[in-house]
Amino acid sequence: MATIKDVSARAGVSIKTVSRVVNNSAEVSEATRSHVQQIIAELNYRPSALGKRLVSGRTNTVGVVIPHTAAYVFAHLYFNEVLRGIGEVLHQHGLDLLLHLGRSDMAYSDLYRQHRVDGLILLAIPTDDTLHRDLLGSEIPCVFTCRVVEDNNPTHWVDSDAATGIELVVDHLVSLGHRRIGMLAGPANLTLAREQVRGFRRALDRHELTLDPGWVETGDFSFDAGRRLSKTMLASRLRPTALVCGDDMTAVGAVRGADDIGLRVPADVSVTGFDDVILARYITPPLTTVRQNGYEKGRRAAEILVSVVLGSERGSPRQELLPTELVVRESTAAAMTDGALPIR
Amino acid sequence: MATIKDVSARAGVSIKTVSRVVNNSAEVSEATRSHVQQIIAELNYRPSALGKRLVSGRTNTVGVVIPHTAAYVFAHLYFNEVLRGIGEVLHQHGLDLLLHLGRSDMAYSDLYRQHRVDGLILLAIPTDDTLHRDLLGSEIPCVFTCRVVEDNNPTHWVDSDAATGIELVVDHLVSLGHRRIGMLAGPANLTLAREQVRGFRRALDRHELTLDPGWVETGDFSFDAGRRLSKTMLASRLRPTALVCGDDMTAVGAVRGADDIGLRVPADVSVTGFDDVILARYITPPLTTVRQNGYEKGRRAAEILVSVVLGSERGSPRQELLPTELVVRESTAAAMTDGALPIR
DNA sequence: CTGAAAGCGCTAACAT
DNA sequence: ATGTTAGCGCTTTCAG
Repeated sequence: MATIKDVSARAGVSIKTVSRVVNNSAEVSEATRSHVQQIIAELNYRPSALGKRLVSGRTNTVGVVIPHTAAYVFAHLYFNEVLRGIGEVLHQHGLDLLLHLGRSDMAYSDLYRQHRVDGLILLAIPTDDTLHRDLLGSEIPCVFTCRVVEDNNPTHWVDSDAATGIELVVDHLVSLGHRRIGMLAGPANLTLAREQVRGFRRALDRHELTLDPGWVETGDFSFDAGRRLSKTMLASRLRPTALVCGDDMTAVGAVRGADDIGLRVPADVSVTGFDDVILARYITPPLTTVRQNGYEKGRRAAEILVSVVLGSERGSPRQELLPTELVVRESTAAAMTDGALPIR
Repeated sequence: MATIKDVSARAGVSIKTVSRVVNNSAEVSEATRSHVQQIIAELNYRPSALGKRLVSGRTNTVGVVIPHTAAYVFAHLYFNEVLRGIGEVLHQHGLDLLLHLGRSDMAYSDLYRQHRVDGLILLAIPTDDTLHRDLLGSEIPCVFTCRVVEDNNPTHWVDSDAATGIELVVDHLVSLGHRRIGMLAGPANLTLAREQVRGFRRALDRHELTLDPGWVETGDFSFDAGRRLSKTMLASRLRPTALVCGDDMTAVGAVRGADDIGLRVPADVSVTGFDDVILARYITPPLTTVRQNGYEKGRRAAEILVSVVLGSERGSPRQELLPTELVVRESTAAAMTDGALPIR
């Protein structure tokens, strides 16, 4: 493939002049410019990004890290949305998107140190992940789309207000007359899941409801976990009349689990999800859930990173909590009166 | 950040020696090696990919092109699967994955000519897309996960055998007694959709069934299209007793459309999908559909590209047609006898 | 307006 | 076993 040298030789001008033409520098005569442009067209020359990157020290590439098994990423349609938001913003700014899926033993910071990216956006980092640690104190531009530790990370982050979202759901259930509410939570090593439980407890406190110790169970954000946990939780004599789930897949599983033991949703038990993935709208019954705007989350994260990378902005970390929204569909209904419940 | 020079200066050895240590070259004394390694650790040095790439002329990066609107990619969970397969294989070979989403005015070949990638994997290219054209004749390593033209592309491709998949569905419906079968097809500028229609007509011919001209309608692979088209198609007096849809979202929409006009699935009309996305299993009724293995498609495409890029293999294009599989769930049932149908 | 030379970080070829 | 030199493709001084 043609290089800048080939063009300069053929055009009978210096390398620098070709460079000037390519970069639309003003200081070239019109005659030279059009001549060089013609040679460029003839040779089908394209400036190599490699040389440019070496000189500038910038890769024009942003790394997106999703350190989870393929199955996990696949099951969580929410990543789709976030990626879409990120992709749009990076594209606007002419930046490439390097996708780093799955786990390996390489610290994420190495992507930067090896000059493969100018900065990082990190998705769904578990609290016990070790590969992100040296990012926290460093000067490496990075934005988390989650909080990795409960007490404030010293980094930029954009996160959904999951705690408040769960509070909205509990308020909704209480307004329907539910007093005994259980939770099928997500893995304890995700702050998302911890935040959800925090919101759950806070809302119960606010309504002065007691929480049976067996009514918060931990799963792994999957259909199977939802199905299994709902069956055990609903099997007890004085069972919850509503199940709050940490994500939509868990909720779909919980609906099935209820069905397995002969309980109908929402007539016998209400079930709620979290995320509002596309699935939530189309299953039976359509899911009452909390919508977190993954697309917007991706956009904001990318915008922050771009401003850091391109503007080399310093200053205190930008930290944004995005609102969540209750979406009421048909998986929730008024609680049965206590009289209708099985007698203890 | 530390460069190879800093290390060599501090260690009191030549640049080349550091290079040898970094690359585990054998011809270094054990003493020097461990000394240099210690300096590397002290300086937290990482070899820059930029220098390496410039020298080797290889970027160690593969571009994945999905030239569709965000909404489209988002609605088609199938892309998720393909990406996962691609990601796994590239990761195995130490290659980076550059995601090129959405459309722009840049020919995809420029990603290669600008030395941003060593090769390309292209997903869901419409037949009227112009940006991929110069790839077809060129020496640029690329693998399509679709056939861009019906008569054979002169490129590597991996595709699902959609025509046969649709034939399986029709066979299934015919075995249930259906004689009047309609199709809600996808956009005509996707070979996938064309292949599906081809399989559909072939199967009808095989069973000596006639096709009413109004019984093949074209949509855009969406819930809304499925809902709208099914309503019009099912409104006619002598309506089809089964609808074959080009993708699962269309099928979900078709179920809703049937419901809109008071027809139950599968009692009054059978509906089938295509893809077997995660949604298909969980909606009501669970969808009879054709499973195409997106994950495997991604893996195969990446494996072919890797063998071309790393082995610079020549020879005739590798072209693989992956089998599709009928998945029978609950959206199909025996056809009503003609007597039960509305009288013309 | 145009060009020559230096150098970005690294490796390959050729010494020593 | 180790070092020297040249050069990958480009931009950036600094001169003409």
